[in-house]
Amino acid sequence: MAIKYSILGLLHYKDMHGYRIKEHLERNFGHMWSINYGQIYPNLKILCDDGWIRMMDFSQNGEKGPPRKLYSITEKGREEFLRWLSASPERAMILRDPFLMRFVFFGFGDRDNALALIDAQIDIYEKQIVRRKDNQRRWDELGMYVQLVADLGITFNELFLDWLKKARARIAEETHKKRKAS
Amino acid sequence: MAIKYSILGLLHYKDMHGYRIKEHLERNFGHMWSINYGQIYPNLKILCDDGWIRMMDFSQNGEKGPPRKLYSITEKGREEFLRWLSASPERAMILRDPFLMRFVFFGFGDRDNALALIDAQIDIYEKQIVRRKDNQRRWDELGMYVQLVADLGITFNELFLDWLKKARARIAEETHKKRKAS
DNA sequence: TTTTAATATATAAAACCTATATATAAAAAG
DNA sequence: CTTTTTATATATAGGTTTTATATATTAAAA
Repeated sequence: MAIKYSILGLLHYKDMHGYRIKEHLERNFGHMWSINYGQIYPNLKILCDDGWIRMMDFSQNGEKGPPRKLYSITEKGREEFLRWLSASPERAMILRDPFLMRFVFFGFGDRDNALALIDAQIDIYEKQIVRRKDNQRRWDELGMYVQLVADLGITFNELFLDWLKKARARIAEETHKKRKAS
Repeated sequence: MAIKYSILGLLHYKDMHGYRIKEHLERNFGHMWSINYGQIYPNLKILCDDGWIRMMDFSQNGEKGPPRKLYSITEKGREEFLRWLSASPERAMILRDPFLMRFVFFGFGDRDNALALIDAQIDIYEKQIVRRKDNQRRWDELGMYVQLVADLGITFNELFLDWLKKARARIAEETHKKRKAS
C-alpha cells in the first residue's frame, strides 16, 4: 500500500528506474523509510498493470552500465497519488528496534554485556549522524518538506545518542553502587 | 524471531496467559513495541513445541472471566533467552510512519490539507503524551531499564510534537510569503 | 583474455501486521 | 428469570514488509 505511493511520489521528481528509486529513497529519505528490491520490482509491475505508471524505455539511457527500465508516472497515477496524499494516515507510527527490545530486558542478563551492546550502539549512531549531516545540502535542494523531515531524522538521532549515553552512565552508576554495597 | 524472545522476556516477570502478555506489553512497552494476537498465539504454540515454555494450567486461575492458559518459562527457555539477550541486534532500528511518508511529499499537494493533517497529528500526540505520563509510576516499579526506555518514549513524543509545531509554523509562514508575493 | 566490481532486474521465503472469528463468563437490560 | 451486551480469552487467515538469494549486463581491474 504505502510502497506504491512512495514510488509514485518519487516519480513526481523525475522518471526513474527501479535501482535509482531505491538509491534516491535511501539517500534522501533513509532516515524514516526504506524500500527493498523485494518490494520495488513487484510493485513497479503492479503499478504498470494498473496504469498508474508506464515503462518508457529499456536501454542505457545515455549512462554507463547495464540497460535500465525507465518508469514515468501517468495522469491516473497522479490522481491516485493525490488522493492518498490527502487521506489520513492509515496507521500510527511504528518503531522497531532489536536493541531496545533487548534493553528493556537487560535486567535479566549480564550488566557488562549490556554495557558492551550500548557502546556498540553509541558507535553506530555517532557515525550515522556524521553521514547524515554530510547529506544536508542535498536535502535543502529537494524542498522545505524534505528538509524538515531530514531535520527530524537528525534530531532524533541526536536525542537517541544522548539517551544512550545517559543510560550508560546510569547503569554504570548502579553497578558501582552495588559493588560498593557488597 | 524477536516475538519469541519478547514473550520469553515477559515470562521472566511471572507466568502469564496470552491475553495478559499482550496487555502487559501494550501497557509497559507500548511506546516502542507491540505484539498482536496474530503473533502471540502461534508463537506460544511454537515455544511450547520447542520446550522453551510450558502450559501450566487451563482454568480461571482464581480470577473472573473465561478460562486462560497460563504459561511458564522453562530452564531451556531461560538459556535461549540469555543467548539472544547477549547477542548483537540482528538489524537496525526501523521507524515507519504513514504520516511522515505523506509529509515529504506535501509539496506536491494542497497546503491547507497538509496543515489539517498536521493538526490532527498534533492532537494525537498531545493526548498520547498525557496518557504515557499517567503511566509513569508503574514503569518505575518495573526497574531501571524499563524506566529508561519509557523515558525515551516520552522524550521522543515530546520531540516529535515540538517538530510538528515548528513544521506547521514554517509551512504557514511560507504560505504567507507566497500570498504576499502574488 | 579473464576475473572482479558495479549496476540493474527479479523471485522466494520468513516475519510482521491487519482482519476476522469463536468461546466463556459476567454484567446489564428487558 | 431470561436474553442481550460486554469483557475476557483463544485462535486462524490473509495481506504487507523484510530478509535472503539469484541472475544478467556492462565496465574496470587484474
